[in-house]
Amino acid sequence: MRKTLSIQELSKISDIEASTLRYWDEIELFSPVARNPENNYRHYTLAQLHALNFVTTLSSLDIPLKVIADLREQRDPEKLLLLLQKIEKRMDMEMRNLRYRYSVIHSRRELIQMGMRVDENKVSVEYLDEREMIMWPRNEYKDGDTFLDPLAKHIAHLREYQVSLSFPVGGRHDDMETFISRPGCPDNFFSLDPIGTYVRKAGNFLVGYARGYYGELGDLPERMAAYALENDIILAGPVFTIYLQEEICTVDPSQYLAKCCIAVSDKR
Amino acid sequence: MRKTLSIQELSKISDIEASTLRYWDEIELFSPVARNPENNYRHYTLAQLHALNFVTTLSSLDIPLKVIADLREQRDPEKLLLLLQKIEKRMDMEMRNLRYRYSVIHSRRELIQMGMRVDENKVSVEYLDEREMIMWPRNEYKDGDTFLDPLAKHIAHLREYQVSLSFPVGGRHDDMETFISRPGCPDNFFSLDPIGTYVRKAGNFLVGYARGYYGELGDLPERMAAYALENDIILAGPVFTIYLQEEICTVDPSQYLAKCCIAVSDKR
DNA sequence: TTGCTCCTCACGTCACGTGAGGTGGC
DNA sequence: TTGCTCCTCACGTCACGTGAGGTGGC
Repeated sequence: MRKTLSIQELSKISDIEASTLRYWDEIELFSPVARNPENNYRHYTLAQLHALNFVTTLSSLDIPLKVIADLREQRDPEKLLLLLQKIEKRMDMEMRNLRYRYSVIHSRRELIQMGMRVDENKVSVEYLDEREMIMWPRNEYKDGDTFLDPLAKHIAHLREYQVSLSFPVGGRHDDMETFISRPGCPDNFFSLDPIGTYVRKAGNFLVGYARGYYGELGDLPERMAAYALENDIILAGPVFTIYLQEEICTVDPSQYLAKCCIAVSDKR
Repeated sequence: MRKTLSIQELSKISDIEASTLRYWDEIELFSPVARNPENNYRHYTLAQLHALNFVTTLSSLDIPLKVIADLREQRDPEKLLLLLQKIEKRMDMEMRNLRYRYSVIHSRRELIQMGMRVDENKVSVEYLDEREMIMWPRNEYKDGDTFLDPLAKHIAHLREYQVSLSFPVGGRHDDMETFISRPGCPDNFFSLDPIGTYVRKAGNFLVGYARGYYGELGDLPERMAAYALENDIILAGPVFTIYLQEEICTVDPSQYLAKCCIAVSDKR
C-alpha cells in the first residue's frame, strides 16, 4: 500500500511547522486525509502537497486564511480566477511599493555611511555625483519666523504639494550671501527622492561639515567663504545643506551632522 | 506659539489609525511630546512626523516594534547602519521572492483562463508559443505502478532533484505510441517553471482536451491519432499533457480538464 | 443641552507558538 | 524501562481593533 506521512514528515518536506499544520487542521483549512482511530495520529499523503503549496502561496500574499478555506471548500474556476486577478494586481502594487521602500532605506543608509567616513573639520573641494530631488515650494518668512514655520506649512499640504517625508529632507539657499546671512533659513526645502524632477548636476563642489541642531552651522559659512577666497575659487549657484546624522541616528540634538555644498565655477 | 496636533489631526496627516498611535504610545515606541494636564489629551508636533515616518518605514518591513523602540531609545549611527544593511539585503530577497510568487500566480491564472475559453470536444491544430519548463528525472515503472509511484519518489527528493511544486506539473510521453498505449504513465513529469532550462519550442501543435481524473484521458489519444491520419498530418516528438483545471479549482475529480499536445512535423 | 473629540480599560481577533500532561509502539 | 513521536487543552504573544462608559470645552 502507498505510505502516508506523519505530521513531522510532512512538516519537513513542506517546511511548515507542525503546530501550524495542527492549527490549519483545527480551522478546517487543510486537514489530513485520515486519522489513526487508535491514537488519533494525523495521516497525510504526498498528493496533498499540491493543495498545501497552493495554501502557502496564497497565505504568503496576506490572503486571510478564512478566504482561502472558503475558496478550497467551494472550488469554482471562475471565483478562483477573479481572486487570482485581484492578487496579481495587488502583487504588482506590492512590487512598486517594495522598490519605493527599498530606495527610502537605501538613501538613508548612504547618508549615514557617508557621515561615518567624513573628516568633519575640513573644508575641501569634492566631486559629487548627480542627485535627483524633489524641490518643495519656496519658503516665505515673516518676522521672527524660523525654518519651522514654512516647514510646518509645507507639511500641512503634504499631498497637495507632492512633498515626501520618507526621504531625507534638506535645505537650499539661493546663493552664498543668503547662506551666510541667515544659515538657519533656507529658501527652499527639498527631499532626496530618486524620482524627483529637480537634478543637481554632477561636478566639483566646495564641501564643509558642521555639528549642531538644524540650521546652527557655527562658523562654517564663513570658513567656506574664506577657503574660496584663499584658494582663488569662484563659487556659483545655490547652497545645499543636508543632514547626515539627525534625530533618527543621534540622541543629542547638538550633535546632528550637516553637510553643506556649493558648486565651484569653471570660470575664473 | 507653535500649534500642536491632536491625535486625530496627526492620524489624518500620517494616515495612521488613532488606535495605533495610542498603542505605540503605550508600548513607548512613539509618544506625544506632551499631555494636557487637565484632560490628559495627547499633543503631537509636526516635527515628530520625521521620526514617525521612520517608524512606519521600518515596521512595514516586519521589523518587530520592540526592535524599533530599542533603536529609537539608544540611537547610535553604527547600530542603525548595521540594521539598515540587514534590511537592504532582506528587501532584496523579498523582491526576488515576490517576483517568484508573482510568476506562480500568473502561470496558474493563465491556465485557468485558458481552460475557460476552450472548446473541449474539438481536436485541432493550434500555434503554441514557446514554453519554459523544468523537466524532472525520468520515471521508472515497476509492475502495477501508477503515475503516483514515480511522482512520490520525485517529491521525496524535492530539493535534490530541483523539482518545484509551486508551478503546475504536467506529464510528458516520449512519443504518440507510448501516449496511446499507457496514457496514465508519462515518461517524465515537468513543472511549468519560467526559469526552467527545458524549452518546448513554439510552433504548430495538434491539441486536444479531455475531462477526467489524472491520466484518464478516455478516447482522446485515439481521436488525436485519427485526426492526424484523416488530415494527412505527421506528428513528431513527445506528447505534453497539462491540467488546466484540477483539485485547486474543481471539487469533482472526474471533471479535471487536461490539455494534450504534440508537435506537427513540417515534413510530409 | 447637544455634539464632538478625546480619554481609559477591558476584551476580541488573527495566526500561530509554547508548554503541560498524557498516550502508544519499538 | 527508556526514548520517541504524537495527541489535546490551555494559555501566551504580537499588533492592533472595538466597544463601553466617562470627561471637557464650545
